[in-house]
Amino acid sequence: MDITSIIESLNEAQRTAVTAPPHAMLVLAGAGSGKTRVLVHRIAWLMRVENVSPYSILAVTFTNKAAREMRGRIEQLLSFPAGNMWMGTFHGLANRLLRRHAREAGLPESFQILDSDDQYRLLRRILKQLELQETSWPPRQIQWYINGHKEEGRRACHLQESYDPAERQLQRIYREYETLCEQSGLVDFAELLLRAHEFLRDSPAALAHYQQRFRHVLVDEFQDTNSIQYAWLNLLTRDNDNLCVVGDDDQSIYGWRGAKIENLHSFQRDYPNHQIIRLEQNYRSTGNILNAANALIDHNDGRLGKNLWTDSGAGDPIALYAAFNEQDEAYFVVDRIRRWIQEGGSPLECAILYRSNAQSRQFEEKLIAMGIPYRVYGGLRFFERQEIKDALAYLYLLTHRDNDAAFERIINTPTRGIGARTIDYLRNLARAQQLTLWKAALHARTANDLPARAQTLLGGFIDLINALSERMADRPLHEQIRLAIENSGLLEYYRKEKGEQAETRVENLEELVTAARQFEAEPPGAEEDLSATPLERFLAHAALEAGEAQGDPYQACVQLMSLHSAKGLEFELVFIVGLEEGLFPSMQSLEQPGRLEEERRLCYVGLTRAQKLLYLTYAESRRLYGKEHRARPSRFLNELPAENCQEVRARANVNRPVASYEAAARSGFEDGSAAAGGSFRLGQSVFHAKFGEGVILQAEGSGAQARVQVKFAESGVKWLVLAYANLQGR
DNA sequence: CTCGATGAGTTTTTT
DNA sequence: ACTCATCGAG
Repeated sequence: MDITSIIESLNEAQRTAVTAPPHAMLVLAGAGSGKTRVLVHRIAWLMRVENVSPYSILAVTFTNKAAREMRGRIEQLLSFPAGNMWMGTFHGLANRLLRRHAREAGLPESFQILDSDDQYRLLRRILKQLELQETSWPPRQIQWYINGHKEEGRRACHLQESYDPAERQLQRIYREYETLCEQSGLVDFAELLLRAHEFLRDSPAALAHYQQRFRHVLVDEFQDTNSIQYAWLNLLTRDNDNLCVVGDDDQSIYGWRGAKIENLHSFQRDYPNHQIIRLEQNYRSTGNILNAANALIDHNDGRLGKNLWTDSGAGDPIALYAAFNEQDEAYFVVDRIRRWIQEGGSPLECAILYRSNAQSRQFEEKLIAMGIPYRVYGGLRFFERQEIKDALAYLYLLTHRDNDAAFERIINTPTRGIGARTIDYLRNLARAQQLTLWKAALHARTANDLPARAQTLLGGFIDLINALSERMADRPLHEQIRLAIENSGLLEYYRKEKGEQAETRVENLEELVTAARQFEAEPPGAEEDLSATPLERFLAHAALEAGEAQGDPYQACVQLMSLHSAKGLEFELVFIVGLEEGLFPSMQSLEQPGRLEEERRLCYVGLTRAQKLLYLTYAESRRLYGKEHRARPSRFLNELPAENCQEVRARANVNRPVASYEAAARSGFEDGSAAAGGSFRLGQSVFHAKFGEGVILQAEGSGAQARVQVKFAESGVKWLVLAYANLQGR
């Protein structure tokens, strides 16, 4: 048995973790310390050396991407497919469990998954039904309320009736929502986890079975687990002490969506025999970057403690740039990227990271102007697009007529003359008689309560769905989908729509057929849920994995993304921008100390993304929500050791610089550095080719519009546009 | 149904 | 400032 390939490339700590005898283990893996590597090699070790069957292993991740990567790397290491290993996201695994035991878990065999947009729509519908104003009951907040409770394991019936009328109302909405989901066979994301937990908790036989089966449970990014996820893991492993978790408390950045950093403490309490292994050697960044990151995170309290180190040398210092405003900041960053590419750097190895997505625009504009290709992460993903969701809604309704969410979405899409009146009538009928919308429609067709025209049209819709359903039977999946988008009129509808967007929509619909074909060819995950039809499996897949944001993997693009999205990634050249109080750390986090620590961890995550070069920038003035704001530099900048940083431009110690980087560069001062004399301040002496010696009195504008007022000794006071005046500093 | 006016909200994201 | 959604008029 060749085990050298499994352990030869590992360092001491990694090897300890990989080869430890099976028992509870906590691997504290710092950024860039080979976390995934340890997980992958650990699994390989279990199989090769401990003779563990892949059947006995459960490996859990947070994203599909991470699950895919792990599976790929294991298969590569062992050179055989790890087909029957349960490996996936919490939600994916919960789905699998519930499909197998739908009945016992109290769900219909063909339950369908609601994504958060579906959930949002459903809640709005309930509000309308309860005649509540969206302004006083914002659906987003209700969504948050419901999911929050579910993530803590609380159903509506568990909530104590409150004396607070607002709270009572929320509970009522929650109850109503549960009823509706139950009726329509719908399961939202939080429900998947909650159901899976309740099912195991309440079915001793099933619990025993899975406890027996999963001799080894491994969890990635453990610091991101929420209460119900931990409870589920604990159910499965508490009797066998067989939970191995990998995580980093310093990279916990999802507290705001329910992640419980406390789970790390719960783990230590619940598995008293656990072993802790720290991975502190970093293979990613230079010494300067790591030192700064360590110093920053040291400002947080109650850490489990960890100090990253590297033996790869100090590297360049971290560069700080104080921009005049957001325009200047963007110009500076993009100009540095231009140089990087010019010197042979790859755009793919270069990332701009920001706290809020709205910040991307400035950079995009400048990148476009410079003709540098870029990619922004974080938009709508494939299965979230309107036209795709429309098509999926047809498929949902075709497989399950009681899916009210789907019914409501497509009853009049494409427009077929079934208006609000008819739909309201159906809703009332459904509510009054405890029917689903589909059943209400069947009633209405014969009841003669509707105007004749509406009745006919409604009948037409029912016939359409039924006929389509028949025609689709026994066809291959991609054929079914093609039939659905064509016969429903959806394709035609988007074809006729004008505008560029419509074109992409048609393309996307066609792409959906391709995606289905691909899904048939190589179904992701094991072929375990044979209970479901291919179409049902495809729908679950679509809900659980929203797909990539945008294609274009062929072009080497500069990467723009939020700091959150950057977690887990690395780049040679990284810019963290907008380091201002109120922006990063964000305004909302300033009040709560816990939130502020999370912001600091987010900054830590950002710093540790950089392999070689790291730039930190902030703007002294920024347009935000239509108003000009002056902000102090982020406190995080002050928390970095001076010896690891270097200001790109020495700044005037009294007066603020009035010239932007952009104007300075254009007017011939190559990088705007003080040494080159490019930083103009109020009161500074300057020289102009025609007007001679002068002193700067005032300044206004920025970027290409930046102007200064200069009092010339000979020619008097003049306003000059910096970009053209070619002023020389003195 | 489509268009333009009006008004509210505006950190971060995966499933 | 800008986006997004809803609402009323044509």
